[in-house]
Amino acid sequence: MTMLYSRIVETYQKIEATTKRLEITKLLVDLLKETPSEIIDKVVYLTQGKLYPDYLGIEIGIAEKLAIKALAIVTAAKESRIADEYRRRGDLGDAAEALLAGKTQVGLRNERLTVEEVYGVLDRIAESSGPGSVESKIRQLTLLVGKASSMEAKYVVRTALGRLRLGVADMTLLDALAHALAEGKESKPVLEQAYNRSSDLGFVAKALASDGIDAIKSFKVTVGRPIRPMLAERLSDPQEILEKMNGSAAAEYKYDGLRIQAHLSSRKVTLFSRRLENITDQFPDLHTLLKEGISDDEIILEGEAVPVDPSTGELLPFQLVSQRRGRKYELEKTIQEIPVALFIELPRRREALEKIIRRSEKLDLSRQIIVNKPEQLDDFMQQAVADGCEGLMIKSIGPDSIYKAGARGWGWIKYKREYKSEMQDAVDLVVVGAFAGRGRRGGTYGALLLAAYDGKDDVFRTACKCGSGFKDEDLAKLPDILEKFKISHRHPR
DNA sequence: AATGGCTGCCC
DNA sequence: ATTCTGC
DNA sequence: GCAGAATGGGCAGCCATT
Repeated sequence: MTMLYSRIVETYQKIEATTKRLEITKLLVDLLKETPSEIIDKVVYLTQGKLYPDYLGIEIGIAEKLAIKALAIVTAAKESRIADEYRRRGDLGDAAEALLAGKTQVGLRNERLTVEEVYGVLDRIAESSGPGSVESKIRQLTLLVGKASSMEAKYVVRTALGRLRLGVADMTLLDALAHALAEGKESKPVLEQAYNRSSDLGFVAKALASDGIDAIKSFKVTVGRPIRPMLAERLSDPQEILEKMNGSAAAEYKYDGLRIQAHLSSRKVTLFSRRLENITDQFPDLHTLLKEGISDDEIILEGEAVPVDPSTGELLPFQLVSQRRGRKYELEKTIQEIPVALFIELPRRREALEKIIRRSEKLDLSRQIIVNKPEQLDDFMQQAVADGCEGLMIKSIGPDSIYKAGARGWGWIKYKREYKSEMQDAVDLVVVGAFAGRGRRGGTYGALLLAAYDGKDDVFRTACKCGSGFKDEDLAKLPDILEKFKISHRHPR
């Protein structure tokens, strides 16, 4: 059983032509129904713009610069030509389609691309490493695009970049799987739970396609396999927060660190990041801390790893702990230099946690109080900020306060200092440049380059970019407003 | 051996 | 991370 | 309100170049 890549492309094209969610889902349902079960995982991954679940950490390793090089080779054009087209359209896939316009044939051999072939080539690109691998990645992408029609090329390029931009992500795929291969809407929660427990949508799809919904129902949480993390909503008004929480809630320090999901079994400890990368090697100190400080050998915990000054216990800036994330070299040295503390908490599990934890300076429960008045939230917030935290996490303590993966509902709410205007500073900056937008920002600006005036030397010093907070309407006006100030040279100041 | 471009992940 | 938009 | 897609700074590693 095989499937032509053009079949997927057909669906992508139709999805791109609409913004209606129901229609998008229906189109995916039709595709998934026609997909042979042996390759349904591949179709799901490709539609997510990846090849494997996040936690395996296998990346294609192609982004815009390398894709531009490949497209330059395929189209026999200069890289600058491709880059111009990209700037103009805001999407490299669109640029590829335009530059290959009218190309329907697949080279000399009259063979059409299959899903397996596209996946296989991207997989080999992902595998490439070591000296010469950049060239090899480019060459392989070049050959793949060379075999594709212009329309196929558009989506091959977008998939390689990991940005399909179809308005389809995991929740829509789950919806579509429920309708295509199970009993429709009523199956969605079961599928979603399986996804939350496995963190692998391709795996869920495959199990569903080959073994049916009953196999999905038996998915269990497994120590050692990461679960999807619970996310929080944001609110800036303490009153509103308490209303959402039905009057009272647990308020906790929101520590400024790295989120850690720790899996403890009798055999080993495994640590995962928020996107479920395995970061066990980077935190052997936490490994030891957990082994010695937790008297339960089969448990999944979650917490925040925060850099600390061991002599004072003071919490230090996030950037420090991020020096440990992903580090492979000079690890021991960095661990010495940047010790971290782990603050753990789970909803409605505080009492249970207190029983199994040996609290210390380096391993503790998140600082928490129960609140039922807005003023208590503000007082506690002041304390949290004074203690080096970002603000508060407010967690429901009602009977419904379970761990819910994803940003589902209002179980957790974050309340940060920067949401409060009186706790912010303002700065005056001037626009000194702009960057081409991507995707829906194609043809307009993606971000502005801002600078501050330095009176001492009479120069403008660039401070940051600003690419958010624009309404579509604002964004549309910006080029008109700014274009007349555009200069082709670098301003002397 | 040092540096810089690029990519991906953390917030 | 924050912010905006269409459903 | 949900889901998705724009966007930020800053970190490390990998590879190519010098």
